[in-house]
Amino acid sequence: MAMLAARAAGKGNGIRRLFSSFPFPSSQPATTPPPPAEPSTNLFISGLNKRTTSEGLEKAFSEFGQVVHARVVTDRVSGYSKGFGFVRYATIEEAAEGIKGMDGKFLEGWVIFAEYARPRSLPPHSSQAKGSSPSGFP
DNA sequence: TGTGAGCGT
Repeated sequence: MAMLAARAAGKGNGIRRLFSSFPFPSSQPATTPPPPAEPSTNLFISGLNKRTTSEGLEKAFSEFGQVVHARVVTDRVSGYSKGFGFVRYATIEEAAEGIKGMDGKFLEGWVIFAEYARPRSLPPHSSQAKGSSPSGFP
């Protein structure tokens, strides 16, 4: 339980920024922009308990809005949870309430972090919905 | 055992 304090102090993606000010010559041109992700109805939930399931996610986040879909990412071959998941609300307002209501809170005994999910893939400039799957997953 | 800092089948 001592790790919970370190997690709470880090607060998501703030830990890796501690190394961005390292006194190095002029190697890294200050790359790695810190995009907090643009607001959307899709949320990225991290810090989940390995035993937390998709319905557990949906049940917890449904208290702050209408959850359209919730999923805990699991390994395809092992079936074990990867410790994070995604929750999609009906509206962006509900997504914001979900973040404010669940970010840094406990779920299944673990402190979780809720933030806006990044787009899964960049818009490929133009897409021909034809032939093979546009999702890239057969 | 899936104790990790993670953006998906």
